[in-house]
Amino acid sequence: MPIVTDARPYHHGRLREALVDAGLALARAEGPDAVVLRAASRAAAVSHNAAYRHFADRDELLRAVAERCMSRLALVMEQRQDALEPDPDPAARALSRIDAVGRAYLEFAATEPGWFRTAFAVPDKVNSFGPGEGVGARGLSPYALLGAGLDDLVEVGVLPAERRPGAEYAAWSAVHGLAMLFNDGPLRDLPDTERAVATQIVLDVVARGL
Amino acid sequence: MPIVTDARPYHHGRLREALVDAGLALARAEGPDAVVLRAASRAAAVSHNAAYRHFADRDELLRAVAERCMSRLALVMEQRQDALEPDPDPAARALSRIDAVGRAYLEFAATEPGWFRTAFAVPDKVNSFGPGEGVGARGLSPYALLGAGLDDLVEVGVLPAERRPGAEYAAWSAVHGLAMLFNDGPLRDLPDTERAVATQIVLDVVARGL
DNA sequence: ATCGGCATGTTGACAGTGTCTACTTCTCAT
DNA sequence: ATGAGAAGTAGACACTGTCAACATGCCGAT
Repeated sequence: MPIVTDARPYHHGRLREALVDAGLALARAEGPDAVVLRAASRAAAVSHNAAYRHFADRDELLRAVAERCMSRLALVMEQRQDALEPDPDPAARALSRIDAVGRAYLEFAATEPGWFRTAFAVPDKVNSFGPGEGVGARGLSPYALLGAGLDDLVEVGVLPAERRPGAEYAAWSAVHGLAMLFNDGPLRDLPDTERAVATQIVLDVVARGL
Repeated sequence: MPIVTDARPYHHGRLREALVDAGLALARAEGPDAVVLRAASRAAAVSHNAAYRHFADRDELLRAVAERCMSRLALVMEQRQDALEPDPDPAARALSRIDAVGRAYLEFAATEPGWFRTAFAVPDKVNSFGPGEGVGARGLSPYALLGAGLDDLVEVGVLPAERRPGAEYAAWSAVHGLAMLFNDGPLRDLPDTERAVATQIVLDVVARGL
């Protein structure tokens, strides 16, 4: 019988959550490649193999972390939409809501590059996130939030209904591509002022082209 | 004095090129993470440390491989432009040249996903590619080829001159984003027919919005 | 209440990686 | 011809993911 037992019990209790939290911290600082089983296990004060009781392999942990990153993105989108001052004009309101979606996406990519890259670094085996995964407070994924914004545009008469199908491909691609080019791509060291210009141009072109 | 010497001399002769070639093969099959020093050294039939005589570290090899991948992309763009049947109408010609740029980009991403991902996986330390790097047969980078196409559009009167500055941000972002969403993102398992639809929509929106 | 099954966590091992230091071989300019 | 330096080798270390064998202790059936 041990005299002074270690404070930590043999069984962790909520190791799975602890590992995902640790992975989230690693991803935030260094991106998806830094989500390392042994480092996460160390952070959770647990032996390096304990993770295998909760995840089949490293990819499964990474996927869980990526799903949380996607949720964070959805949350930022929702917050930016909620922060809009109410506009009496429905058309203007719908437009500013769509604008907020795009700007929140780019803001998230800029302020949390590690999380942003991780959100889209889902391992090959897994298609994407299932329903109810990677969602924000309203239960909507970033993709669904964009779709809802586009629906509003139609309802308000800004976007012709015949252009609605597939509109998210254009909007999403443009904003996602810009974020990638800024973060990891050839536009990596564009100065902030030029970034703002590029952002405005991209959003304008999409708005005009939809 | 050895009686029957090994056919391979002690000094490789063009080890640097051999390593980049090996890295290119690895990148093609598995993407940038598969560009591994020891595997490339094995492919070049050389000890695992020989690479350090030609590259400071793994990132420097990866950068050399990425630069070649970017050149391949430029070459595909040039080929698709050259393959266009001549159109008497200058405006139509300029438009089809820009269209070819975008479609070649997406074709490259679809047919050579490993190379495409590697082209944009330049390690953090390095800004991007210097002048004369990542270029095609005409000495133009993908970015420059896009810019030339946009210049043509202005010259021919299709694109208003005041909209020319920054136009590559919009065109590039949209096409790059779509390629990323198809290859690694949530649109990974979109069926081919739907991919074609999405591609057409994205190109249309950009063309209309520019 | 207790006892055993089973989920949970640990230990140790292996192969693979990047990178360091020390060493060997060979080329080429003097 | 020779010796300095470029090019390649050998061995080591720390780190990773993953496997197999083992230890622990919770919880329900008895």
